Amino acid sequence: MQKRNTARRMNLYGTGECAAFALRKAARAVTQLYDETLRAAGVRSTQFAILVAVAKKQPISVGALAELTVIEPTTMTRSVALMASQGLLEISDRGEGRRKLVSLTALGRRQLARALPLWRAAQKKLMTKVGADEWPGLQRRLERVTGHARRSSASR
Amino acid sequence: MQKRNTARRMNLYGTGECAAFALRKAARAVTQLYDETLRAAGVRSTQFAILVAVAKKQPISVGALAELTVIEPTTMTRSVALMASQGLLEISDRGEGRRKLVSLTALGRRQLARALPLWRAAQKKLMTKVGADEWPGLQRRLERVTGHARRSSASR
DNA sequence: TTGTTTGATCTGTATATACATGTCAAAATA
DNA sequence: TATTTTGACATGTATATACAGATCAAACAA
Repeated sequence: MQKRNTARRMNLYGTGECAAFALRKAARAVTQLYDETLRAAGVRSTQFAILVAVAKKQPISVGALAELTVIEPTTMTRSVALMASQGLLEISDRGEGRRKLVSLTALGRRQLARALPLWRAAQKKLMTKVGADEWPGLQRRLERVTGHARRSSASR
Repeated sequence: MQKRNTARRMNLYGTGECAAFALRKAARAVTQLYDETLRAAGVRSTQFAILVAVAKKQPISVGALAELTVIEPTTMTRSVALMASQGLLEISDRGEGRRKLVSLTALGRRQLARALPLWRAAQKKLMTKVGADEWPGLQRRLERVTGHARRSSASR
């Protein structure tokens, strides 16, 4: 009783609608599902996403990659360095100024090629449950939320 | 040219609709926005979510807390231990079997009380952009996606 | 009573995340 | 030319995440 009263004094009303919590929760659950499937290719969702982004835009700078994936540049620096040490990415400092340019290595391409059909399987599996016709609208709304949040952040 | 051809041979078609990527992206952007606001209370989104969950259900076992928040039990073990070391949570082993029961300390309650109005400000800020009437439907869809992903995972 | 199983939590390891701050190359300016 | 500024990336530190496997208490079985 004491504890419920404490909670009441706290006024937790509305906390069940926390957007950050709902999004992180969904991201964790869905990422785990994809990771499970991608496992056979020895890659996880995060690195898969980076491989795809690089494949589409290479050669691309670390900063541009960070912007594109909505990952902090400092995080991207570390992810890219890790993947380079794993032989998946190649980093050259041939960019202008201090820019470094990231591309796939042959191993990175093979890894991505092996992962792609597994990714499709995971995506299909989830789409079957969610409703494939339902997802595009949901994703569009998510992208809008992402954009709003980014524009509202102090750092931009 | 070579590189675009490589990308074509890869068949990256559809990767732009990756649910895991879209969700993690949104989660990162929105979490950063909330964290910025919560900062003044010295707490971040993850710990805030745990404080709220504990406040609502205390005393609650580590496993139940993990289930409730869709955080891996092993992650929850560490988060709870960290927050206990910070004086925010109290952990007793009075639960049955190996269960431990988690509750808020006085400091945890104060921290939560300080954070709540800031959380409301962040939530409101985002809701204003997203459209407050838009969010409940989006959240309901997110929860459905979360549930589908969890039920599709091998671990359950 | 002595295994054995089960369920819950913990530990080892690796990766992911991001803030504060540092470094450094090139451009801008004095 | 020398100094400052700016922009891009790196480093120190802390937290968050999760798989594999370990530990341990209670229930169950032999």
